[in-house]
Amino acid sequence: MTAPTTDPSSDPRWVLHVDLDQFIAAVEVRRRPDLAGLPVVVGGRGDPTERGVVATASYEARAHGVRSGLPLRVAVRKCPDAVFLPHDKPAYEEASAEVMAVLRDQRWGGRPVRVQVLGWDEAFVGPDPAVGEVGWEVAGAPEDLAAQVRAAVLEATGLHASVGIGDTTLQAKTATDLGKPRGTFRLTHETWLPVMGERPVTALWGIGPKTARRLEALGLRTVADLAAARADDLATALGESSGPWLRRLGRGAGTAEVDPTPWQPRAHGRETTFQTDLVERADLEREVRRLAAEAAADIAAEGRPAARVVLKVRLVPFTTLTRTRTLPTATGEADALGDVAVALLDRVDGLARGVRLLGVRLEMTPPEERAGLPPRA
DNA sequence: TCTGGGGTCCTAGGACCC
DNA sequence: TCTGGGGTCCTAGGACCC
Repeated sequence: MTAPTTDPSSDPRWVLHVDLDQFIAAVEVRRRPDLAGLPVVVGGRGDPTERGVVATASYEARAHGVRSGLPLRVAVRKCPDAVFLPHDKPAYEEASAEVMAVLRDQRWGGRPVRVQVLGWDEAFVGPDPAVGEVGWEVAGAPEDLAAQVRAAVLEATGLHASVGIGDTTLQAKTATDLGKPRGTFRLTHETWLPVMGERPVTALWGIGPKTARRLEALGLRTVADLAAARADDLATALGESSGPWLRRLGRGAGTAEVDPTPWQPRAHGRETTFQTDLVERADLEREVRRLAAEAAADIAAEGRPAARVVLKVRLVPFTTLTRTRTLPTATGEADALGDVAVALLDRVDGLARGVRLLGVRLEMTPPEERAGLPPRA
C-alpha cells in the first residue's frame, strides 16, 4: 500500500453533484405542458384548505414567497393564482429512476462513471478510479462531463439539471446551489474560502438553524470562522464526533470518492397527520394498526424482519413524542407488530388532549453480511 | 399563518455487568 | 459502607436532509 496523497492541491480528482431543478414541479409540468410558466405548488392532497405543506414550488410560485415546507394554507394566501397539485410519489419515483438510469449510462475516459444516489433528484457522479490519474486529465475537464450529463438528462427525460463540481463531495454539493438553475458551478480547495468564507455556516450541508445558534454562541458565524476554529473547542461544545466533523465542513474537506454501493435502508415507517384530531381510543388503535400493517408491507418487500417498533404521536397542539420497544425476537408479522405498536399507546400520557399525528416505524435487522467477508471492516 | 412524510445519525442518561 | 471505571444495551429526544 502506498500512502495516500497528502497535498490536496496536487490531487487531480474531482466529483460532480447533479441536482434536478424544481424536480417535483418539473415532473408535473412535463406531463401537463399547459402548466409551463405558471406558478405550480405540489403538496399534500393538492387542497390548500387542508393540513399539509409545500413539497416543491415552481420558480414562478417561489417568486411569490412560496417555498418548501410552507403550510399550504399560507401558500394559497401568498399566491392565490397558483395551481395546487397533490403529491404523487409513484410518478416522482419513476421519473427519478429514468434520471438515474441516464446518469449510470454516462462514460468518462472510456469507462462507465460511478453514481451515488442521494435522493429522488440528486446524485454524485464521478469518473471510475480505474481511469487513473493521468487519464483524469487526458479525458477532459470536469466542465465537459457536467455539460455531457446535463444534455443527456434533458434529452432523455425533458428535465433540467444543475451540476456542482468539487474537489470533494461536499464542495460539489455546495457548488450546485451556486449554479442553479440550469447551470454549472465549480468549487476547489483554492476557491472554497474565497467563495464561501463570508457566507453563514447554514450554507453548509448539515448545519441548520440550531447548530448555527450554538456556533454563534462560540463566536462562529461564517464558514471562515468555522474553518479557523479550534478543534478542541468544537469537540467540547458540540461533541467528540460532531465537533471535528463541523470543522471539516468549514474547510470544504473530504474526498472525491463516489460510493456506488446500493442504498440499504435501515427502517421503514408510515405516518399520517389527520385532517381533524383523533380523540377516541378505537380510532387511535385502528390507525396505529393500519400504519403498522403498511410499514410491515414495506419491510416485507425488503425481505427483512423488524427488530424494533417505534410509535410516534403528535399531541394537540404540536407536542411530538416517541415510544420504542425492542422486540425479544425479530419478526415481520404484521399483526404482531400491530399489537406491539398499540401497546406502546399505553405509554403515552395526554392522548385525551387529541392526537394530530400517528406514526409507526419499523427498524430492521441489519442485512446479511456478504459471504466470505469479515463483518464490519 | 400553523406547521407533511420519508428517512439518517448523534447524544445523553439509566440499567446492568464485570 | 461512601463508592472507580469501562462497556453495552436500551430509550427518548434532537437535529438535519430531501
